[in-house]
Amino acid sequence: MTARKEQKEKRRQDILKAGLSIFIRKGYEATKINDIAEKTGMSVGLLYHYFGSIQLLHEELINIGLSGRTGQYFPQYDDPLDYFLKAAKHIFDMAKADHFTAELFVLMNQAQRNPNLSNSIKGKLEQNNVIVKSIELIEEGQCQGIIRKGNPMALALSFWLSIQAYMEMIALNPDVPYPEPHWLIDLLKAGNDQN
Amino acid sequence: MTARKEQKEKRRQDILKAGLSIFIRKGYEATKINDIAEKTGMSVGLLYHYFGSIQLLHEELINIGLSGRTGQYFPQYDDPLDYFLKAAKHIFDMAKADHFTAELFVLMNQAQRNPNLSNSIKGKLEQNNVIVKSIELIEEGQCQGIIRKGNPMALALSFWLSIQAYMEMIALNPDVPYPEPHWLIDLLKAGNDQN
DNA sequence: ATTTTCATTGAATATTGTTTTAATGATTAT
DNA sequence: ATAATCATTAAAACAATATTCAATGAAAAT
Repeated sequence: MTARKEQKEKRRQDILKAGLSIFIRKGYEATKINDIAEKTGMSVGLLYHYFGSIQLLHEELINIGLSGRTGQYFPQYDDPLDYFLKAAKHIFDMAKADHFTAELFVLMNQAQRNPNLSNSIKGKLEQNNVIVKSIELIEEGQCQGIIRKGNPMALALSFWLSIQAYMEMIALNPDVPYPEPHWLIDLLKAGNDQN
Repeated sequence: MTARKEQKEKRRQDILKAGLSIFIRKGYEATKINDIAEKTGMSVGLLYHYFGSIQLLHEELINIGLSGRTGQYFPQYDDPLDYFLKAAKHIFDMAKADHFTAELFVLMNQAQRNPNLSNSIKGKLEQNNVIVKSIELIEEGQCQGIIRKGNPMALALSFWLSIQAYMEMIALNPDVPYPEPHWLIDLLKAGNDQN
């Protein structure tokens, strides 16, 4: 009863995987339907049978990302600095364990910079924006004296852009060595300052 | 005698500026000739009069980048750590002073990740790759005990990807606050380690 | 066993993008 | 003042991509 349904589900997954891989490499706007057809070995028509359009395939991936663990690095933490350490660890660990999720993480970041997505998607991405959310945590850490002085937005960007850039490198190039999460924390930590 | 030549040179510059701005926002492959025509207010035909094709316009920009100051952050330095500090300062200072060059910096980094460029361009970009060049400097700093222990490649990537990602943010979004260069140096510095 | 469903394809069509071209008129050179 | 040059445009030709469609056959339902 399910030989067909299984096949169908497998193809869906194959298309999603191939699409994700190409989207993060070429960028959404530069991805051709034919790239995906070649990568999956399917005909172009079949792709349209499964997903109505490239845009819908892309949105489906973003929705998977939004619903999955990618967006949720909100562990228990002792103090603001500990939050950033645990978040970094969590993200790199998940990249090691699951390459698909690593790629999804990159897709989400790229999507955030893409101005012409559907409004509903843009709104949802906005809500999940870790950088904005981190700013007050940075300020809190500065009050406690455990996070260095400086513009909180600039500190949040320094930390998260580092993570995102390194994750992009890893997603595109899985054999690259990983950084130690605590290196990145030293970006934020108070006590090394010369001024 | 020069009314026309001046106009011509100005248009060339306008096209280069507009092209650069769009390339770094959309990515080279996703940039349409029409995007550039709209941004400059010129007809599409005129663009072809100045540059033979989109590819040639792109290559021209990369060549400007290769010949300009963008690639040359090789100041005098006291020790490896000092090199990275001066390089970071240099890059952010030049971004503050000259937005075009900041955008060019981003274009060069994006180009390095683009697999289908002409071979001559790829070769030149390869030679200018700071990350590869930094690795031995990192190792030297590790011997001296001023750079933290750890995989030198991973350290070089942590530093340079942070710079590049932040520069991309600045180029796309000029009103964002700048980081302090010494924050990024703490990624590399020995002496904060807990292990 | 027959009918229905539906995954799959390749080709047709529609859309979008690139490049070339011929015509125009304003500047420059004579 | 006349001729030559050449920046400029709009439209034509060409090329690549996206999307739809009708036909096929193999699995599923009856």
